Amino acid sequence: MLHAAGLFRKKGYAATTMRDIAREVGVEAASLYNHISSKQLILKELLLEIAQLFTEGMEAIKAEEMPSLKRMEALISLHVDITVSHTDAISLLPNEWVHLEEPALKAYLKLRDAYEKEFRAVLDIAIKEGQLEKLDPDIAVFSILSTLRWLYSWYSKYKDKDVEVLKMELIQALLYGISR
Amino acid sequence: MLHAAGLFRKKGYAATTMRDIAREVGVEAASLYNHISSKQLILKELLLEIAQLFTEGMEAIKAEEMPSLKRMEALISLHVDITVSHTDAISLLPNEWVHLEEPALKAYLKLRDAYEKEFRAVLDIAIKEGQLEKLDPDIAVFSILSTLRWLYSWYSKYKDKDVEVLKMELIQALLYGISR
DNA sequence: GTCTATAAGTCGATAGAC
DNA sequence: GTCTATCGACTTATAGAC
Repeated sequence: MLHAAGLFRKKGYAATTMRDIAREVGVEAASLYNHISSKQLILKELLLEIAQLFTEGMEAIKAEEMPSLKRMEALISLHVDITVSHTDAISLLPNEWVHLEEPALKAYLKLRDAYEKEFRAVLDIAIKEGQLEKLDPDIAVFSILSTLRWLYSWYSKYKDKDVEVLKMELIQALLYGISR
Repeated sequence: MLHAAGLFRKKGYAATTMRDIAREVGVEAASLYNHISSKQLILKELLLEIAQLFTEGMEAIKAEEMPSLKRMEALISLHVDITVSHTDAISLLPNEWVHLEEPALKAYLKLRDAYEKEFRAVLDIAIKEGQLEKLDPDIAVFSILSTLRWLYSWYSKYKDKDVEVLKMELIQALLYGISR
C-alpha cells in the first residue's frame, strides 16, 4: 500500500503497473492479488483514507469552541499534520482522483466538496468578523488551499524542518500576512 | 494539439489514448500519424511551448529597468497571461512532465529550474530591499508559486472574470497582502 | 502464502488500399 | 490526406501447481 502510494506519486496511477508495485515489494505481480483484489482498490483506499482524515479533522475543529481565526489556524495545522504523516498519499489528491471509478468517485467527491465548503465557511466568518483583510473570499480561499495542496511537494525537500515551526510560518504567511 | 491538451488535462497523458484524441478530432487513430509522429511528441511540444513562454517572459521582465517589487508584479501578470491564453496546456506543468522521455525531459527541467531560480532571485531582492515582510523566502516563493500554478484550475471556473482585475487581485493577495 | 503460465483485452504505431 | 486491418508489446487479472 505504501509502496503503491510512492509509485502513484512518482509516475501517476495510470502509468504504474502491478508489476512495478510487485518489484517494489519484492514479489511477482500475481502474488499481489493475495493481498489486494485490484489496482483500482489500492487507489480507492489511499484516496478515501486521506479524505476521511480531512473530514474527521474538520469535524473535530468545528466541534471545539474558538474564534474563527483560531479555527483557520487549526485547519492549517490539520493540513500540515496530514501532509507530514501521509506525504505520498496526499500527493494523489490534486490529480489522481480522476482515475477513481464509480461508486468510489462519487464518494470521494462528496467528501472533498463538503470539506471545501466548510473550509470556505470558516474563512467567510473570519472575514465577516473583520479579522481578515477585506479581499475577495474566492481569491483568498483559492490562494490558501493552493499553498496547502502543494505543501507535500515542498515538505519533501525540507523533511528535517520542525513541524511546529512549519505550522507557525504557514499560519503567518497565509493568515497574518493578510490580516490587518 | 489543442484537443490533446484538453484530454491530457482531463485524464492525464498515460490514460489518454491515441484513439481518444482521434475521436475528439473526428478521425480514426491511424489518421493522426499523418499530422504528428507520436503521442510522446505531442506532450513534448505542449510542455516545451509553455516552458518557452515563461522563459521568454522572464527575459523580457529582466531586461526592463524597474523596482524589484514591480518586477514581482510583472511576473504575476505573466503567469496570469499564459494561464488565460493556454489554460489546458499549462495544467500539464505540475504533473505530466514526468512522462517526458529523454532528451526532452532534461530540456524541460533545465528551463523549469532556471525559471524558478530567477523567480526566487527577484523575490530575494525585494525582501532584501525591505519591500516585503521579512518572512522565510523559501515559504514565500513556495506559497506564491503554488497559487500561480493552481490558477488554471481556479480560472476555469471564473472564465468571465476580467483578466486585468484578476491580475490586480492576485498581486494584492500575494504581494501587498504580505507587504509591510 | 508463493510461483509460472496464460487468458483476454488494450496500447502505440505501421502497412497498404483508396 | 483518409481509411481498414493488423502487428507486437504490454496490461490486469486468473488458473492451477507447489
